[in-house]
Parts: sequence; structure tokens; C-alpha cells
Amino acid sequence: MDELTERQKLILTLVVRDYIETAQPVGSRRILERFNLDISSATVRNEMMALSEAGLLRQPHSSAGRIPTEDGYRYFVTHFVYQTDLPEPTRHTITHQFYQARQDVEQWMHLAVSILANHSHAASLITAPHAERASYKHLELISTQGRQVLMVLVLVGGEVLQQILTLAEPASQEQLSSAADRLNQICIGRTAEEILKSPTQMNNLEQDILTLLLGDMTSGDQRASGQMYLDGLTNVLSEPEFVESTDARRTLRRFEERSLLQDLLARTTGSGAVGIVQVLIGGEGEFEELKQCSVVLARYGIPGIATGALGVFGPMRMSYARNIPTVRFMADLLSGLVSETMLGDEPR
Amino acid sequence: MDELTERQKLILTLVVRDYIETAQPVGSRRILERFNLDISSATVRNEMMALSEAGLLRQPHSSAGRIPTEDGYRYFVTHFVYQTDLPEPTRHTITHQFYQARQDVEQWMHLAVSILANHSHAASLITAPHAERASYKHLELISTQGRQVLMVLVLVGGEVLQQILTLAEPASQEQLSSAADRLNQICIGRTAEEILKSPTQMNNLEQDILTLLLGDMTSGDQRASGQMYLDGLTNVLSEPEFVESTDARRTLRRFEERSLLQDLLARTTGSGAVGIVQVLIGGEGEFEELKQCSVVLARYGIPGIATGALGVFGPMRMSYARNIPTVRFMADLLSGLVSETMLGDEPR
DNA sequence: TTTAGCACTCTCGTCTTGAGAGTGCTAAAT
DNA sequence: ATTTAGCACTCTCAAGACGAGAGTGCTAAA
Repeated sequence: MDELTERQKLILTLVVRDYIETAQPVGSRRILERFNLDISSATVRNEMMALSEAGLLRQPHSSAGRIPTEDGYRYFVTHFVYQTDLPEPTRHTITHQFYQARQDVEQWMHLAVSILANHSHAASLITAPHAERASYKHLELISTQGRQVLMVLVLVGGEVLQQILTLAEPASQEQLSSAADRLNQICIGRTAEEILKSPTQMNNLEQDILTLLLGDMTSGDQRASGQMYLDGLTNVLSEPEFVESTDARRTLRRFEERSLLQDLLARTTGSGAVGIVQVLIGGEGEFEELKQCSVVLARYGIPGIATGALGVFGPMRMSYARNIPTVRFMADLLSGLVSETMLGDEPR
Repeated sequence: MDELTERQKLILTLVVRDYIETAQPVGSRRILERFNLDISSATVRNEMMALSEAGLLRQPHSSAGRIPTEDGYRYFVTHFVYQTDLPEPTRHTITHQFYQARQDVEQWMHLAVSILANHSHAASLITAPHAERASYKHLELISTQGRQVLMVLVLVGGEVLQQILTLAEPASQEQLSSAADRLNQICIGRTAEEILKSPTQMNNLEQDILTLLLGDMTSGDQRASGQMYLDGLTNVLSEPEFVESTDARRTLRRFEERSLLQDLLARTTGSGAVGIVQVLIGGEGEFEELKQCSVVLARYGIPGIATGALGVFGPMRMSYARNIPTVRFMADLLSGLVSETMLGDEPR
């Protein structure tokens, strides 16, 4: 695969870069003009032909300029842009924006997803950090006078779970409060497994609530995503490959429904590695809906403690050179945030 | 204004109905065919001319069919569809969908906004119910070992506020816990004003936290919206008036940013009336961005206790006959939800 | 190995043209 | 006094014609 000459590599990158910017097929002449090379257009044409035969470029029709194939993008990404870093001014801008408002995780996520959308000019998505083995901190039970009870469970590290539950038989606020007190004494500081291992005498009400509570504490691992935040759908919408295309719009719909995201983010869970940026070009055969699209994904957080995922979605013709470092940088930023709030590290 | 003959009213409704369905200018002949009236096309033309002079219809160009003007839509809405109710099967479907999963407010909102989007074929938005004068229930302070502290405040009624705060000087978890205990004793069951009126002796730490806490309890009234939920952007995207139009896309962007929503929902706060459906056609002069669009809005909840807002956004050519009753019905449904959880009423 | 030259192909914008839909008006019919 | 038939007129829209332009592949010379 790596039998490309230096000049072929150069021309490949130039074609990819130009096409990413203009969305127009790139001709041999155009390249000379834009990057004023001192070779002739015929030479470029010959090299282009070689690259076409290697499957890295193709022509929309027989006498048009070249556009990259999926493999072309892949080559470009792995050989040229993957290791690049974000320029310092950009890092500074993002950091500045990011540390503007810090109130709660919710708002932080909103901010992060919006920053990511703006810098990538694509649709961005983030899942809230999810504690992997969280331990119990405090329980609050709030009666609503019927059999409906609001349960608020606070975990160490600050995650808050809420659930409305219906009791088998009505209970007064006093009963609920004493049950909560009891459970708070028994469970405090323990993980779900630890609580399970040390059986304790308790009444029906307490037992019922404990069951639900433990369910909540562990079920988070199943869905593998706290909350899903989504922004910048309209960015990708203004890309030429998305106007006027019906199936592109269907893809967008699947995105908005979050069902595609689930599958996508599941991929990042598998590898488990935090801070590694994955690039999915054209769905890679796995995702029919993403044929024309690309996704840049990463996991953030502290493995084994609390992690989340983030990513960027756009046309295959997205700016990898900008988006890969951006995703990486945001992942680092969010990892820092997690370690501050979970471990109490000082901000840098 | 009401000097329209019965036949003119009929023809107006038929034009509006047909245009809403087809997005094509409606000709005199087309109306005869579709609704087989037993009058001639010339008669229809005469009536159409009268309606054009009354400012209810207009022609895109001199020899085309008619389309409704903003006033035309307004007449149609106020005279014909405003009082209609949702057909029973639809109500049943929605109710069924709505009561499928009930876990916490968060999920309920997600479900509601998605149902609304699907039934309206438009973009839908809902704000979480916000307690208007909430009283204190429980405070939890979680140290992260630095000067950063996570504050979790639970209000009566079940609203949960989270905030990360930075202390002037470091405090241990023990200090934080005792501060929280103290504040819990002092504040429990009281509203922000009541707490303010009864000054109590307390140390610096407690005083600082109390200030922040009271700020949180009252600031909710300012922004007038708990959380904002948005869905169905892609619905309005597939409408013909939105493909290929740049300023339509800009409007959509403003929508995604939630800034337009703020202004829009502020309108519903003013009137305060719960369950009244408001229809905003073409921005009504107030909203430049909504020139081609319409919005159907309502407030839900229990006035003086807890309320939220919901609405639907789409092209001016949206199906009012479906969306107005749908918004009304969803408002009722959500009001019921609020009264269940806040007042403890049994579900219907 | 590179480059100049050339014939060839394909797209795209512009222009023309004709069909079709719809109107407004006038005069006849009810 | 309405309603309707008839008609001339206007405007859009789809289809075809056509030339400019961009880009290619190939061959032969440098």
C-alpha cells in the first residue's frame, strides 16, 4: 500500500485539501495554480492516473477532475493529519470559552457540545460522564401524597439520579423519611456490590426501595451513556451534499432520534481506551446510513472511574485536519473536568 | 371584516386546506375537481377575486393560482379550526404513548417532545415544569477535595438543582457536612423569602452557601424555563419552503441555539394563562426571523405552583387543524402530569 | 522521465420554444 | 342580479439546442 512516491503523496493531499474546501472536483491545472508547483499539468495528470488506479481518487464522470475515494480519505487521515495538534491560539480560544460558565454538569455539557459544534462546523455529540462503579452518597424520598414517590439518589462524585416510583401501598412522608434515613446509614460510601454483599435486616418498604436503587446504580452501565447532548445539526445541513438529498435527510433524522448515536458510541465503549481518536469514514461498511458521511469519535474521562464519549459528524468531505485535533483536545479538556470533579484535582 | 358570504368562507377554507397539503398555488378549476362543487370555475374565480381584494388570498404571479396571505391563515384559524378537538383515536394513541415509560422528569420530557414532533410533523419544543415558589427540602454538599464543591439542592415537589461552586478557602468534607446539616435544619420547608426574613446566626461557610442557594432558588424565575427540549428539526427541514433557502436555514440555526425559543416562550409567560393555545402566524411583525413560519404555543401546569411551556414550529403552511388541537391536548396531558407529581393526585 | 500539443468528452449555463395552466373580462343565459 | 361560457392574454415550466469551458488521455518530442 505504501508504494506511493513522495510526489504522489503530495498530490493526493493537495487534491483532498482542495476538494474539502471547495466541494468541486479537482483538475490538474487547478492544483498547479493554487499551490504553484513547478511541474507541468501533464505530469500531475499522470500521477493522478496512478492514484486513480491505486483506488485513492476517482472521477465523477469521464472528463472531470478528481475527487478522493473513501480509501483516499483514509490514506490522507492516517498518513498526514492524524498526529497533528491544534494550533495554540485555537486551543486558547476553546479553553477560554470552556471555562467561562461553570455551574453544573448539565450546563457544562451544553457548553461543550456547542463549542465543539462551532469549531468543527459539523454536528457534534457528547454523552455526560458516567461513573463506572459509583458509590452511594445520599438518598432523598419525596412523597407526592399518592402512591407516587420521587426518589433522588446522589452518588459520590456528584452524579444525581432521579426516578418516580409507584409503591405497592401508600406511605406517609414520615415513613419515607425514616426509610431514607435508614438506607442512608446502611449504604453510605458503598458501591452496589458492597451493599448487596452485606445483607441487613429491613422492612418491606426499605427493601423495595433498595432494590430499585441498586437497579439504578448498576443500570447506567447497560445503556453506557448518561445523557446525550447534540448540537450543530444545522451546520451539516448547509453542506452541499445535504441539501436536496432525501436519504441524507433521513440520516439526519436518525441522528436526531439518537438511535444512530447509540450504535456509534457503543463502538467507543468496546475499545475502552480514553483519548484515542477514532475516525469512521463512509460508515466503513458497518453503517449503511453513513455512506456519504464521516464521524470522528473519542472517549474521555478516567478509565474505570467515570467516562463519556464525544464526537463530530459531517459529510465525508469534512475538515479532518481541524476536527481530529479538535475532538482530541475537547476530550482532554473534558477528561480534566472529570478528574477535577471526581478526584478533586485542582484545575491547571 | 366578517362581511364574507358563506360561499366565500367555504372557498377560503378549501384553498387553505389544499395549499397546506400540496404547497402548490390553488386554481379555480382544481377546487372544483377536488371537492366536486356544483358551481362553475368562473364563479369560483369571481369569489377568489373578492377574497384577494379582502387581503385573504394572493397570487405569486399574475396568472397563477391563489395562496393564502397571513391574514388568510389567521381568518382560517380563528373561524374554523381553533375550537376543534383531536379525534378520539388520536387522543388514545398519544395517551398510550405518553404513559409508556415513566421514570423521571427528564425522560418524560424527552418522550413528550418526541411525541409532539411526530404528531405535528413539525419541530417541537417543551420546557420542563418549573416550580414558581418552591420551598427548600434538602441540601447536599459534596467535596471534591480542592476548593471545588458540588452542591445538590432538592426542592419540595422534586425539582433538583446542581451547581459546582468554588469556596474562598478549602473546607473538609466534615465541615461541609455539618454546614449542610445546619442549613437543612434552618431552611427545611421554607421558601426563599421566608428564609430571608428569619435571619439566623451562622458561620462564614454556611453564610456563603446560603447566599448561593437562595440565588438558585429564585433565579429560576428569571430565565423562566427549566430545561429546554427540542425535537423534530428535521421534520420542518423536509418542507419545500426550507430546502434551498439560506435564511430559512439561518432561522433553523437560531432555533437550535435556543435563543429564539427564549423570546418566544417569554410571550407565553406574560399572559400566564394555562391551557390557552396561542398561534403566531408569520411572526406577527414581532419576529423578523419567523416571516415564513408559524408557531403554536401553550402554557401547561398549575398557575402559581409550577408551569412550563410547549409549542410547535413549522412553515406558515403547517396543518393548524392538526397542530392546534395536538398542542392543546399535550398541554392538558402535561398539566395532568404536573398535578400528579406536585399535588399527588392519582393518574386519571 | 517530463512536457507540449491535440483531439475528444462531458458538463453547465443560456437561450428558445411550445405546451399548459390560470386568469380577467365580456357577453349571453338563467 | 347572478351565474356561466367563451376567449384572449399572461406567465411558468420542461425540454431541446448549442456553444463555451474545463478536463482528460494519448502521442510524440525534449
